[in-house]
Amino acid sequence: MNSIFDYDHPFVCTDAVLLSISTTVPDSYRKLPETNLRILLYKRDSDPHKDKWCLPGGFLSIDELPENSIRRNLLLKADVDECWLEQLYTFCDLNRDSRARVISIAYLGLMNEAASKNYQGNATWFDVDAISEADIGFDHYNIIKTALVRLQSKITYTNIVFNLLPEEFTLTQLQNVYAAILGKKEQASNFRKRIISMVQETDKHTSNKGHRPARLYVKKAGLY
Amino acid sequence: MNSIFDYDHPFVCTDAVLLSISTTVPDSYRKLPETNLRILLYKRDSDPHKDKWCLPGGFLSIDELPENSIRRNLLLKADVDECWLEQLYTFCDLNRDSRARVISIAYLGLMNEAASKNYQGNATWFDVDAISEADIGFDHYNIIKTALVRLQSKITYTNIVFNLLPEEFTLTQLQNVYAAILGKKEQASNFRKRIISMVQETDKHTSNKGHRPARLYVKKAGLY
DNA sequence: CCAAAAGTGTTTTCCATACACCCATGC
DNA sequence: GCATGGGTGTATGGAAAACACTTTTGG
Repeated sequence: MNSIFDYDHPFVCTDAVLLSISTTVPDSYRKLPETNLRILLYKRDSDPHKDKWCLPGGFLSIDELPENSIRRNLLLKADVDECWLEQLYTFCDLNRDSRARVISIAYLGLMNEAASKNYQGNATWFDVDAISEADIGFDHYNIIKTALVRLQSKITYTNIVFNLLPEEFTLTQLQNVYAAILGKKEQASNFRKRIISMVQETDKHTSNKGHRPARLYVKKAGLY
Repeated sequence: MNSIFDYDHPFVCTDAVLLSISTTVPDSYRKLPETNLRILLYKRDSDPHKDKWCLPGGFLSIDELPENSIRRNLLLKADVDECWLEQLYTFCDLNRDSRARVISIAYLGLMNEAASKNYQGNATWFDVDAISEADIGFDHYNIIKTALVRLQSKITYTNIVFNLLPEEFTLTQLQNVYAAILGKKEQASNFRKRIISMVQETDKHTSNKGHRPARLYVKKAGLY
């Protein structure tokens, strides 16, 4: 007897939109580094979409959880061994992949810049403002846009920003991360009042910065 | 040469958490009907989980979009031919289905009570407050809970409530739908002030209700 | 001194909530 | 009359936004 299990069925892959913060060396000893949002992309070395930049990911094994698949691929392809992950959306268009019907369970990932190794392979970090649709393979440009919109909305009602920051950070650093994601900067005094309940102050301060030292904070324990 | 396409890979199915409003006949000519949230469930007629209530859905064909798969199954199993659908989450636990590795792309669906036919098959509407985990097959109870939480948060910042209402409705009807979903009722005067920008008044009113007629409104055009 | 960032305080505007009240209908 | 829902207005408290200002550092 024929069962549904005898028929051809779609392949399943996972893809990660892994984001972190990049800080560029300032042109004056007084200035703080510029804060930008960047994404990890992987250059394909075979067809289809050879030499295009794509999201790290791969096919989902029959006995593997998608999150584990993502972590396995991030470690393999970009030497990333720790990040925060959350399911983003499942992309299912019929012609996503010319080889076969492949649906992709996409994840949004966030990590701290410092944890990002200088991996000498096909994986590179790009400023999200710098990438253009033409250079991106498959429907991954669309996935990236979906992830950025999701991130913009999620940082307004959750704690996930802290996944982009080191353990200890200044309020200006924190505000710059918000600004990099949302594309606009609120007044510092208002930002502080709003955010202060989400952080815990320490006794430490920055130094040697050419301006007044800033107090370091850590994230306050609580729900996401 | 062996390719990834030669290996066994997970099966993919779709499941719909289709919700609508039920109104029960009041015990007094003065009262309005009670407003409850209900869900469409389907009684399985074969193993596994024979005789358990499950979400309508089915396996995703190789050339089919998940949303079309949902609509096809809703029509087939419950004679539902129109509803609003949005992807909810993709459930991937390893032992969701004893027959094989099956991942499920779950959708949240909303429809107007009036469009719900009285289908005489294995599909029935249940009040969401009345269902218990023991009667639900697979991991569908978990999917339902996820859907209800999502709905609660989405009605606070989108327009999706209107998918649960007829074209024309009173503000009290609208408020009762919010109350049924959120589990608590705000003061009517405050609700009106908050909601008024989302609706467009008509010249029509209710009548024969044992109390003052209520103005009918329609949803205002705009973004979801 | 001064550029840059760190940090504080005050005012204004807006919105959610609470409260108090009147109106219209069918029986 | 009266039970029920329809509908309006005002007061209050707190958060967000706008604005103005002082402090601290390294060169």
